[in-house]
Amino acid sequence: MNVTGHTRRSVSIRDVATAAGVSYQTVSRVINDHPSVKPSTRERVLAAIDELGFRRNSTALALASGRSRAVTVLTSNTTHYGYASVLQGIEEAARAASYTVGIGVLESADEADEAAVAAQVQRSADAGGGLIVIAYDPAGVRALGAVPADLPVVGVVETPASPPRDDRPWVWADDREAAYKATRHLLSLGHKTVHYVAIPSSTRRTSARTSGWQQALKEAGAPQPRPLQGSWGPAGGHAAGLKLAGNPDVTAILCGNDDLALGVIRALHETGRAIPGDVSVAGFDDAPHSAYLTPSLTTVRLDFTGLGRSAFALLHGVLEESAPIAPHPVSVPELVVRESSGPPPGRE
Amino acid sequence: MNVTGHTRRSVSIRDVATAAGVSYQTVSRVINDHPSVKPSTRERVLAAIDELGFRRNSTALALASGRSRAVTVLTSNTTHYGYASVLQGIEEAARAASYTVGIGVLESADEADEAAVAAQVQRSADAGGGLIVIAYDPAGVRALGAVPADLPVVGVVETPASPPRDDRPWVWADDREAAYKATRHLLSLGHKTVHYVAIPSSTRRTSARTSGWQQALKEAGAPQPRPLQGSWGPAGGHAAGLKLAGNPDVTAILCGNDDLALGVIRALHETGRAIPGDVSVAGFDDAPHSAYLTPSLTTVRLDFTGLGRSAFALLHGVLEESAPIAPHPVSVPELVVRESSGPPPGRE
DNA sequence: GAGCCTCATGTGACCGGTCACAATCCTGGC
DNA sequence: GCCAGGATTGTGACCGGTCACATGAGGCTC
Repeated sequence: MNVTGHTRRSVSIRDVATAAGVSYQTVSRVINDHPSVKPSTRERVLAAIDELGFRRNSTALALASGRSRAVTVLTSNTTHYGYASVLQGIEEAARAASYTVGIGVLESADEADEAAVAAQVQRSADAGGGLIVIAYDPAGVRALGAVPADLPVVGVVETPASPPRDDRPWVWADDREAAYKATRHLLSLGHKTVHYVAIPSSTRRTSARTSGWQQALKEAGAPQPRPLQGSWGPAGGHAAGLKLAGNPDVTAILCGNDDLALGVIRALHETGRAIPGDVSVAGFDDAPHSAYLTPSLTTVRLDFTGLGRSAFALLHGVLEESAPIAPHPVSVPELVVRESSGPPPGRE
Repeated sequence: MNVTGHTRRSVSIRDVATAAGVSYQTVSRVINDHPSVKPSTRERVLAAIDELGFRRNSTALALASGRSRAVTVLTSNTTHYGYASVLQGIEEAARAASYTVGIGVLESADEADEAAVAAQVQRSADAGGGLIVIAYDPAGVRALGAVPADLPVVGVVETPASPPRDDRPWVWADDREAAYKATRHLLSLGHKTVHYVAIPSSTRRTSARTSGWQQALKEAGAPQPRPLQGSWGPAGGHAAGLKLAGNPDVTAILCGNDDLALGVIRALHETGRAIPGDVSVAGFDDAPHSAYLTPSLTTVRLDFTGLGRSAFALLHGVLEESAPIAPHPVSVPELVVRESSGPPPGRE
């Protein structure tokens, strides 16, 4: 059509305006669907837009209007299943609302990320963008706390009790209920008690998963062993599994996530314990590969994607008064019983 | 003023200027480290900046200067290990260069993403931002093809032959070599041939992994079975595994990725084949859980994170003439031998 | 002390949109 | 024919930076 040459500068509304023989403001009205534009004029402007290939510059839009239609997700990890799923849910919902999503990874180790967080926060704050912080771990919690009070932010937290500020919205999955269900499942099979290998908690306090597990034990009058501290990955589970394998009384193990369970299972195998013959193992999250392990893993499914969508919806409501802020429906965690759990030895 | 009563508008360089008793341009010079500013003046301005809590507005910066220090990553999936790792590498490098990274997920199914791609592309193009497209699958390849010619973009591709445009930069991992190594490993154990369960190819042509596998077979004079078409996840591997399990001649299976291998192993288990006693299985990628499977998985490790870093470095070079465009060093894939591979039955 | 060059700083326009308000057109009612 | 008043359209300022150029202050040479 027109010379694609190297007219590097993009066409602006003033270019369109002169082409259509109107003022730039009229063009602005057309692209914003303002009611009071004469149909014939609108037609002419649209034709010019089409012909020149005009596309509204979102940077200028953000600067002038103060709204940026952007969300930044702050997270400490993008490769773990839970995190990635939440992110995916956010992206999905954001795309549907034609929002841009940016990610900022938090260096979990040091506290030097203070500056990094500030920079990330700053960037999204520039033009009225929103922020979603995945606060499942200390780094995330710290980041959430570091967000200035006047910034629109939604936290994805482990438990409603954990956010330091009660005036900002959050979403959560019912980890407590999930752990409760899984523990009850194991107890109902006849196990005297259930041991627990924990993921790192987001705070110093007892995590939601831990507390659900404890409650189930308590209600059943079962002994309450001390939870083992694991990590996020299978390596931590493996280490914890080796410790537990030394104790012949251990017949059921609940793990803070599926990767941990994988490591535990591996350790039990190495020490010659049969699953579920000698020891039952249950995981958490229902990662995609868990159904295909041998033995396939009993676990609790959490709707991370839905959680991400809720987080965005909430933020969307905060940013634009149009959509009323719907309360986040906490989806019910679903117990998925597979091969890795069964009755304890001698109770076939 | 505002409902919250706070000074919602952020401090601008003009605010700083009046506070420091200089002109806004002098402030601009200070924040840009321009040499010709009297030390005493600089001092005064910095003090004012500090006192008022000024932070440069990146939106305005982008609009005025045309540079945005932003990268958008287009990908069809964020939960699969390989994709997530590449993304992580990109983010890492981008953060180090203080770039913002945005993500856009491509709806892999329909071709209606034409518009979506255009929107994503548009957004990152607005202010001179760059684009990285992960083109490991048809959706990605299509997106890469849809990027306007004048836009700075780097493709993360399966093989150097696949990008439709030779004038744009790309990075790749040596999948061919990796498949070759894994196949040779299996052959060296004494297997007559190696079957292959493929991941979906990015193009209609033979994928790099497939071709590396074929080459190894050819060089060894081994029969070349037809590759089985899998999917990305364990389900596809399971289906393929069931098919292969029916054939007693199958003693070695190479899988397009570790998830596929997981499914294959599961299927073999279900049909009573021992691993590696009856059948050896090798995967691809070395996902974090592969070392902890039972049996642990022989696989080929690829440096996805490094690939992501390279992609960003390349793009960075294109966007800013400062850093010379270093050619992407193709890292050598590393064979990781674990328990799932061994000599064929009867050749202990 | 004039001439000139460099350093330091200020001024005005601009990036590409939006917003607030003014100006013009058009129509109906009296 | 005249005026009120809504529908259209245009003008100027502004968002918060950058860029190109002008201007004033010293320091050096002659």
